[in-house]
Amino acid sequence: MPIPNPNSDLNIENQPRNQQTLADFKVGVDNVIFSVDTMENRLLVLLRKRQQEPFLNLWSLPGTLVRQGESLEDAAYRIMAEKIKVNNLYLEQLYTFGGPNRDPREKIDSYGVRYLSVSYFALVRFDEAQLIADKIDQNSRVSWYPINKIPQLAFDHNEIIAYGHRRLQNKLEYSPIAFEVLPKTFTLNDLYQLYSAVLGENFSDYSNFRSRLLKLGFLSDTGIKVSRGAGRPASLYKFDAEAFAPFKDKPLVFI
Amino acid sequence: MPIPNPNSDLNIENQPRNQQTLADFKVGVDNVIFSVDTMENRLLVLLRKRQQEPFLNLWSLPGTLVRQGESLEDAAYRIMAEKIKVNNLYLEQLYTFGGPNRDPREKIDSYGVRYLSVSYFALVRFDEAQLIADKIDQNSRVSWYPINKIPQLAFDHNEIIAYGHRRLQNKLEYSPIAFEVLPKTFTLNDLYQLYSAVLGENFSDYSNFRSRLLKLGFLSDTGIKVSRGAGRPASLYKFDAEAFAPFKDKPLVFI
DNA sequence: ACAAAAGTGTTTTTTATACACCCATGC
DNA sequence: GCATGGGTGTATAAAAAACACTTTTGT
Repeated sequence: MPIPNPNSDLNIENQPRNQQTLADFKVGVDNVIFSVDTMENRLLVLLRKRQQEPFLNLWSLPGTLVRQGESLEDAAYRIMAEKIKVNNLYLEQLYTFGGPNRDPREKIDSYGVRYLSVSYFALVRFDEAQLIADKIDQNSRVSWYPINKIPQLAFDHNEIIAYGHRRLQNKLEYSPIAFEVLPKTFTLNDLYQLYSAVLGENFSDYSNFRSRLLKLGFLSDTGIKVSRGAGRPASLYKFDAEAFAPFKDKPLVFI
Repeated sequence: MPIPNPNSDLNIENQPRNQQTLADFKVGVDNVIFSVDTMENRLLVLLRKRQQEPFLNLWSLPGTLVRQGESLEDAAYRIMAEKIKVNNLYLEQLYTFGGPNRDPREKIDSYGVRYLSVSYFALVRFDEAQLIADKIDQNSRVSWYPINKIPQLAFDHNEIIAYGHRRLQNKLEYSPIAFEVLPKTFTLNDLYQLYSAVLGENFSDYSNFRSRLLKLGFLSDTGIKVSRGAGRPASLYKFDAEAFAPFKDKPLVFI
């Protein structure tokens, strides 16, 4: 039964004559979880195969419904914890999709409950993430898909991913989210790979990318060298949060 | 972090292993409605004085609860229609605020209903908007406030405005929303006033602003001159949507 | 005539882009 | 020694910022 509505007085102030029934909602959270496979140089999205109706056996974004006492962000983190275990991640709210009839359950449910989806996007380190995903993934209900090979998904999840991808690209350009997802120390080439996987091949020349970033002064050379196969060993750098502070809130500081 | 939860019999969904009670939501929409008073050169926000508890008599964002069969965007437009009548406006979803206990009604209500607020930001033309707002505004329940003189508001509405302001500034820099809110024809100074009211005094020199915009080629001179007091009469320009088309989706095209 | 607002042009500085070249290592 | 990836520098083009100057109006 629809819960009797104690707050109908809310809209009477400007609409005395027109007393409409408020909608009752269940709120879902769906995560667009991105990762970059630096070996293959690909941007990946984590998908889950649905085990229930509607859209049984279709791939979808990992999601959940919000529980009592749980904030939206809590729910988003819970999804993360259930699918993959990572030490570092970046998480941010994306958009709220909430038209009536976007969820087929609205039709078959008896009480006219609406389903609203608040989407979040996350960026995680691939090396860490993959291991744990594989463990859960024994019957292949969870899997990484390259961004350009996403199949037809349940609900409006293809749209949500497209939207998340654009947001990720923008974020990467003007905030230091890459460093939340790279190891503590990394080579400038690691960083460059990450950027070009997300932004596309032709976003910048490596040497220009290099000098621009170093000139900003918040990457410090640890002096430690690391050799990966042939070629000259690379310096390991680390992100200096203090040196970055002055750039905070200044849009488009780098790249 | 999920709060342990006594009445877990209310469940609807299929959550096989971990049977937690889902939260029931009412969904509100709150609008941050911006306008620019070009005479005074000020950025304004439309506020409403609350006529009911909680926060009786405090100022707040105009908002409403979502009705059955109504999309979030519909609700946002309904708020607009109820408060001010405008011909042109720009409207876009901002952010969804949904922690438990952000709304005091959650504590006093019997059924544990949660309140979630999806905020939208709007930009409207001041000349049109003011007239209609004044009509509704007979007992001053609705009023424009300069962005730097916003009082203490109900709920978390001060935060929402701050967030909306940043978004408006960004939007203005890389998309042509100004033209949705200016008259069909306008002087370059009108445009400049709008930009400097939103972005702050020192965003750009007028003459540089001018040449940058004209060079982009989507503003066409109608040839009509308009004189406003002393000084040389200004040309009326109009926005040429076709000429703008190639810039679509290219981020940060101007300013 | 002169103040006020519109509009043009020029100079300087900064940033982006392209690309040539040297360096240190594995094989 | 030479291929491979790391790292530096330079030359050119483009964009941003500062500001001087001209034009056309009202008073």
